[in-house]
Amino acid sequence: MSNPDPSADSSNFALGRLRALLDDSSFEGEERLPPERVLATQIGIGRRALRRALEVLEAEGRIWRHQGKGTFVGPRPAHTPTNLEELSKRTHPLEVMDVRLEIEPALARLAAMRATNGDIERLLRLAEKTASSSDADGRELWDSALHRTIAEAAGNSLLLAIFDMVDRIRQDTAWRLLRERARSGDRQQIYVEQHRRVIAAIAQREAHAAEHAMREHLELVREGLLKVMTSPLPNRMDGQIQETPVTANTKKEIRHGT
Amino acid sequence: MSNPDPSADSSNFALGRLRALLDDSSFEGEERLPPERVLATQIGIGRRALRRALEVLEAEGRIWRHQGKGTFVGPRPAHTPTNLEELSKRTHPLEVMDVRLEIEPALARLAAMRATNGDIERLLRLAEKTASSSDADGRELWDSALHRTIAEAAGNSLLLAIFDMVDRIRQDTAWRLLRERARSGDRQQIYVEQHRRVIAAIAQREAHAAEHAMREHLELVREGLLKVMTSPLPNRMDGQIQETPVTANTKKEIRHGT
DNA sequence: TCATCGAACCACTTGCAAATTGGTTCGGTA
DNA sequence: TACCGAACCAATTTGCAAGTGGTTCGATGA
Repeated sequence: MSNPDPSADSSNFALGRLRALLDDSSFEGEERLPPERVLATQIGIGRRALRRALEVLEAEGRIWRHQGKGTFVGPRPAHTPTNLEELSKRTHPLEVMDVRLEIEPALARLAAMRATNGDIERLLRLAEKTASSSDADGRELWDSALHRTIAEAAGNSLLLAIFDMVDRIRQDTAWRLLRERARSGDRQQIYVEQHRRVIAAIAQREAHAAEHAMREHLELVREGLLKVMTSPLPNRMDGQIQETPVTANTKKEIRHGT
Repeated sequence: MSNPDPSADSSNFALGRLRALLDDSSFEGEERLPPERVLATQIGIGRRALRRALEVLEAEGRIWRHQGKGTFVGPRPAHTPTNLEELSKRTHPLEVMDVRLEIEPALARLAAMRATNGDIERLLRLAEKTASSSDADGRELWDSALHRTIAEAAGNSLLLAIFDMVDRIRQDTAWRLLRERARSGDRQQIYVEQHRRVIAAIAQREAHAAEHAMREHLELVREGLLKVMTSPLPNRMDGQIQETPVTANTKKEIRHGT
């Protein structure tokens, strides 16, 4: 499995040396390898040669490295990104929409069941504001506030936290252009009407209708996003988005159970 | 609303001084007030007197303070807890179950549609392990791994991140006792059978069946949790949990457009 | 000509100490 | 009794140094 071409090793004996080290019990329990500079002098080769060998081992999945941290034996840990920047970098806009399609209809249903009268008043006021707002930025703000208020009205703090997390990713700068184009033109009127329907259903405590209306709304938003993304203009963005996830993944593969 | 007893202000003129400062345009755009020590000397009073005045203003909601950060004008920001500790502290176990009931059936459905053959193999292996495990800790581990593998198989990194977030809160130490009691006894066999059904549906690409089976499973888990929580023993936990959730919601208010 | 090396620099991460800030206690003073 | 000043505590932020992998460059030598 590991070495179909032994000549590769013989030409570069650092690799063989390292394989021996890894197989050796000396690094059995050790997770972390010495720094490259140290390891290089220990083996008696240059750092560059050592790094070439390490690249092979990393590609094989026997070690993993991270700038600033070190080199470690074993498969790369699962690494669920916990900070938002990383998450938004490696999350595709469509993924976000899929998640919204799972979460927000449920939020609307819960809101219909548990919203307070104060919540409903706020929703009604927000709906007016959203409709009357003229510029794109204004719409964006009011729209965001509206969806968040529904999330609050659902009365589950954990779901609210999840909504906020998704929303912060959605608002990430990388997709601002996309969103702008997605909500351009006559769609805006439809969105307003759909919002109205969702809020009316919540106000009348019709849980199922609220869920359905919200899903319908988000499906339209998703469709608009899809249309914009496949259109010719924003190629630059396409590249930007589909490039970034690769950087860390040239070697990649999720390394969970394997 | 603010000042039913004017003598309070006259006896402590720092309060009036501060009110003037806040109403003054000098702090119109300013969020942050000077440090207490500076502000005290500026006004010409002692720090303790200043702090009493600040306490009043904070109670009125005109300012908010945070140790190590400073004193700020305006209502305390919404504060969606972003770190896990805080979230688990103020999240009720039933809230977590409600969220799982929203998320995981969707994950199961997506997994049925998008799981790779490798995913399915892993699931089948995990199901065996879960069934064969005898002690409670072992079951807990395998169960967790099983649910996470399903989440991975769904193929949406953002949903996976959300699942991980919820799962970490679920695993928080505070509820370990509860969970242990909840999965005691004969329920365990039913859980195993339900897991088997979910996995079978995923393996046969029956999205709807997978979603339904997962929901059924989680509803039973929820019921078990409910039964345990209403039983007499863990009263101490009840108090601890039901205190917290109020704090964040007393003022709420979104800070987007306004 | 090519591979290798050593050195220097860049980018990221960690850890720690200092500074800043609100929170609290204490004794002195009018 | 009320206030003040000082000192200390605790939480947070900031800045810096060290250590690490990632990269580039010129020198060396086969």
